[in-house]
Order: sequence, then structure tokens, then C-alpha cells
Amino acid sequence: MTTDDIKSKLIERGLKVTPQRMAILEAIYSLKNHPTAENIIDYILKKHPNIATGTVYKVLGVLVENQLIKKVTTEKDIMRYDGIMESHHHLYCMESDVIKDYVDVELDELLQKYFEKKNLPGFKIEDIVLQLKGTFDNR
Amino acid sequence: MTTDDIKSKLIERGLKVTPQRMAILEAIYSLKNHPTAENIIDYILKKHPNIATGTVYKVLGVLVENQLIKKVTTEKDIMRYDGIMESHHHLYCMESDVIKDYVDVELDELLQKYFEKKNLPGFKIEDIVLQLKGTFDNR
DNA sequence: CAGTAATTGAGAATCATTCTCTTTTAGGAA
DNA sequence: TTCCTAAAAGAGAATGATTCTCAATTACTG
Ligand SMILES: [Mn+2]
Ligand SMILES: [Mn+2]
Ligand SMILES: [Zn+2]
Ligand SMILES: [Zn+2]
Repeated sequence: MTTDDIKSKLIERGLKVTPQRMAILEAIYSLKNHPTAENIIDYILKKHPNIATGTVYKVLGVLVENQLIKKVTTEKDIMRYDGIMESHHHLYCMESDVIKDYVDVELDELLQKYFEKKNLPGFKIEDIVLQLKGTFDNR
Repeated sequence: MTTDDIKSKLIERGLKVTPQRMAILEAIYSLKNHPTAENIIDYILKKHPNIATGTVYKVLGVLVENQLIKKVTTEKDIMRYDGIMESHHHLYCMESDVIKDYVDVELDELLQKYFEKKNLPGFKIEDIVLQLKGTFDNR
């Protein structure tokens, strides 16, 4: 993911290209484990010492609205963010708070077929997210 | 769910039976749509005007730890609670914030079989939660 | 009924997030 | 290239859900 790739993404959505937006998107793509706003701020501060906390939250909101990133919820009172927009699920480690991406096309097809038949009463499904909670073998 | 049923649940877990704990559990069982702490407080205040906010959060934490209730996360910065401990999934209405329970034994079996075969690298699954995001037909 | 550890109440503190208001800036127009 | 202006960012206060602290109360044990 180059600087120009990131720039293109902003332009595609009709968003102004600002150093802050560039830096925040770059941070999300670089940081692993679905960073918090704080993780992003820490990462950015090295190269961008003047960014305001409120700006980071503002930009994150804009990026979510424009479908460049996704929010990831956990049982903790902290929002986390995800730069991967392709359909995928998450493995939540309840011990370490690590969230690992889990891509499984076969499963997605299975679920889609399942819910095509079984149509839910008066509910239109937009997105199916599987939260797999458990623990990683620590080794 | 009678008062004695609730009492029994506390005793089974070795928890002291206090009016606050009784009231909070009763509120969760009575309130629909996966109440917030605030919903619970409002409900309880009628019969129990002196309960402290901190106590409600404390008790909710104790109940979660002792597996009498579950936390339900949303994209909002508010935790919601669920008194149903049987395995089930949730329909999230993105327009109204309604969360409807979705019980589907067939689906649970399907998923369980699926993940028995496909064993994930170094991850031990404890719980699978399906978040079905969408909208209810407004009528 | 008394003793004691657990629980609660009251209110302060925390802290992630949002808001307000002023200053700066990106990007189109001239 | 320079100007203009709406949009974005900075600074810091405010918000609001949740947590914490500590003194007072209470549920259980014996
Ligand atoms: Mn919060
Ligand atoms: Mn909050
Ligand atoms: Zn992800
Ligand atoms: Zn539920």
C-alpha cells in the first residue's frame, strides 16, 4: 500500500487529501491487531507531532462513513478499527485481546445459502459477522 | 421467572442474595431489547429509589462473571446486557438499535460441524456469536 | 444475637469520545 | 499563480458511560 494508493482511496470517495487523513489511513494499514484510536495516535505522533486527538476521532468517523475502514467492537469500552474491507470474520482472544482476521470464503457461501432459504421474518440482512471467541495456544 | 427462581440462581453461584441483585436480575429478565445499565436503573428506581449507579455497574459485572447474564456489544459506546444464557444469535437493526434474539439450533449444529472439520491454527473456540446486521421492515 | 467479610451508597475520578470555537488549509476559480 | 471559501484541523473544554474510593450497611455464619 503506497502513499499514492492511499491518496487514491481518499479521492475516490471525494474526500479532501490532508496530511492527517493520509497519516491515519497509513497507520491503520500498518498497525496490526485492529488498533484503537490511541494506538493510531501513538503511531502517528512520531512523524506527525501536532495532530490533535479530536482530529483523529473526527477522521476515523469520516473514514468509517465513507467505507474506507470499519469499526470493530469488543467487550471492552474501547472501539477498534479495521482497514480490511473485504468480507471477513474475527478470532477474539479473550486472554490477550488479540483480534485475528479470519477469511473463509467457503463459510461465507455456506452462510449466504443458509440464509437465502431460511428467510427471517421481516428482517433484511445487510451483513453477517461471525465473532469467534476463544483463546490462542500460547506457544 | 419468579422471585424464588431468581434467588435460586444467585444461591447456585454462591452469591449473597441482596435486594439490589434481585432487582437488577429481575429488571434484566423483564426488560426487552437487551437493556443498557441506564435502562435497568430507570426500571429499578420505581421500586428501589435508593440504588446507586455504581452498585448497578458493580452487580452487572458480578452477574457477568458468574455467568448469569451476558454482555452484548454494539457499535455504540454503550454496553447492553442479555439475560438469556442459552446459545443464540442477534439481529441488529441498524436504524432503530433494536436487538432481537435469534435462536437457531440447526444453524448452531451446522457451524459446530463446520468448525470441527476445519480446525483453526492454534485457536480454541469457546463461543460462536453471529451478528446479523440489517433492518427490520418498518410496518 | 453477634461477628465479620462482603456489599452498598455517595460522590469523586477516570477516560474514551465528542463538542465548540478559532485558525489553518485544500482545492477550485479567476 | 494567486484568491477565495468551504472544509478540515487544533486546542482545550465538556460529556457521559463506567470505575474507583472509602465509609456505612447488611447478609450470612455460628
Ligand atoms: Mn466509554
Ligand atoms: Mn463514553
Ligand atoms: Zn479484521
Ligand atoms: Zn440475546
